[in-house]
Amino acid sequence: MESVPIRLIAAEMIAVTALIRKLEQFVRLSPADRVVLARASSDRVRKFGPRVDITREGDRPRDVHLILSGWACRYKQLDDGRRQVVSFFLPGDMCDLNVFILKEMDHSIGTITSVTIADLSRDFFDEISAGYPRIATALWWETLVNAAIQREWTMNLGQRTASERMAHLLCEIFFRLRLAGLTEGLTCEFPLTQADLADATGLSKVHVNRTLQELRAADLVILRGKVLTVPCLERLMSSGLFNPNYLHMDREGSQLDANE
Amino acid sequence: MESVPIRLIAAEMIAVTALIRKLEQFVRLSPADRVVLARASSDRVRKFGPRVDITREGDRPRDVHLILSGWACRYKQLDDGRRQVVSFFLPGDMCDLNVFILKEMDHSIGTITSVTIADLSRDFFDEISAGYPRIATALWWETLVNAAIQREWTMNLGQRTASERMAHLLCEIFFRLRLAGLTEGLTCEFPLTQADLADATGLSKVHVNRTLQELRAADLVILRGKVLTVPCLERLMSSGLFNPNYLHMDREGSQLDANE
DNA sequence: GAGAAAAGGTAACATAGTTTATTGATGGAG
DNA sequence: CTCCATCAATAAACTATGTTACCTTTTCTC
Repeated sequence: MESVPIRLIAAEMIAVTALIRKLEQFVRLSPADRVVLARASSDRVRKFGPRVDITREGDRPRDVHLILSGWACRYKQLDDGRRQVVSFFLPGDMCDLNVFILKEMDHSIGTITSVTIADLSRDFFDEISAGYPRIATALWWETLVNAAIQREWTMNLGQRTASERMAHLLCEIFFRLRLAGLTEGLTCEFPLTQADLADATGLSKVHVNRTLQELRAADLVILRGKVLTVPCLERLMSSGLFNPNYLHMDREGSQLDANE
Repeated sequence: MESVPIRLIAAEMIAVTALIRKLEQFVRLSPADRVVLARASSDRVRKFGPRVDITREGDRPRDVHLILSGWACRYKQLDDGRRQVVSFFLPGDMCDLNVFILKEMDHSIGTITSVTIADLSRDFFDEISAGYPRIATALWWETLVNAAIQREWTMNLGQRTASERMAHLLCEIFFRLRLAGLTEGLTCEFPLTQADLADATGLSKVHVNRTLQELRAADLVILRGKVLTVPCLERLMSSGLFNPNYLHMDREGSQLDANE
């Protein structure tokens, strides 16, 4: 087992862990695979404050961003100010693979909390597809899961009522955080404001507030400060008509395991 | 310029054309590229009647489906019957690349009209990534555009009013059909029922009807039988707050052109 | 630790969109 | 050609959610 490069400081170690942990949900990575991921994630690192844009609609996409720590979101905005958060980025998440083949971003990426990202270059992906098939597969899996999440959001906005929708979103975030190793029992950090939730669910701030009161009253969530507790995940899931199948958290057959 | 394999009958020729035409929006394909695509599309062809499922949620995904002719859609359904169409498949469209690495479908695919599809195998994609870099790039482009479309739908459902939403959807379909060479001037075939539109926009059938009346009254669309005419695309676009940037219909720099 | 700013909470009222029901048009199957 | 099913159109009553406005609590900053 090789050691990871020394320039990885403690916080980023944990961060890479989120990615690796998530990918290993799907394929078993070899020590060499992990080293390549750790190296790529420690190479070009940038830090951002909270509530700041990382990229704006119209920019030319240059690199793939990997979130090492903090929360961010993709959003789109209409001229009159209406804003929709179309996805959240949690630690270990990556924006679209290969975005750099497009000319222009069709959305913006903004931070919620302070965020550390690693920029992954075209070369990195060439290297991966040439010599690290397990990572390549895992990245495809990530891409497919992201597409599935986006479809589920379409479903969420189109068919679920306000409280179902909110419960569903909370479930999804909780599951994703857990996958990345960022929950403790029934609790996780939760830095989203009610305004963020409004932009993500397509509801007004007032109605988000009402809806959260409802969920609280039904003992489905405890949400105070920046901490979320889910007293009974099962109940929250059923109230949000949440079926985790779209997260595809099931490891493939053994043919994908590292065998060294 | 080689000739395409003889087993391609006329209708499928046109169908492959939709794919090639679309991909060439982004990269210039060589004659050899076109032959490979034509071969793959004529290999394992299946036909379906209208209003029939091609795959169901829970099935194991086996191949990538390419729509040769007809319209289909992806949809998800809740236990109580609420149904959301999360995307439409038009001729030349493909379902997710590499789906076969997942264990289970998280959504269903159903036909709207009669549909002809080609099943593309794992081997085909291996062949492409090994020897046809321009096709590989074009397929990545398709993947990214599909993701962008799904995000735009999220925006559509979350922020746009009923009539904006409807106008936006009609614009999108018109643009996509035009890209595939399936429009004639301001007109195209349009086999969707109002119930389909309801499932896609997250509105009730009644409200879809009202909304279409509104658009008709404002002379934004002429929709009769199974034919859509857009008297003035500009006006429909602005009424739907439609910005085609997310379709990324701009060809990359010349480094991606075929140079033979 | 005071003051300002951001976030959370609540109420009254307005409305976009739903539900249910009925009727009329269209089109495919025999 | 006609029957039956699907699709479109419209109306009336209802409701989930939005808007505006204001107040309280928490958090950040100096």
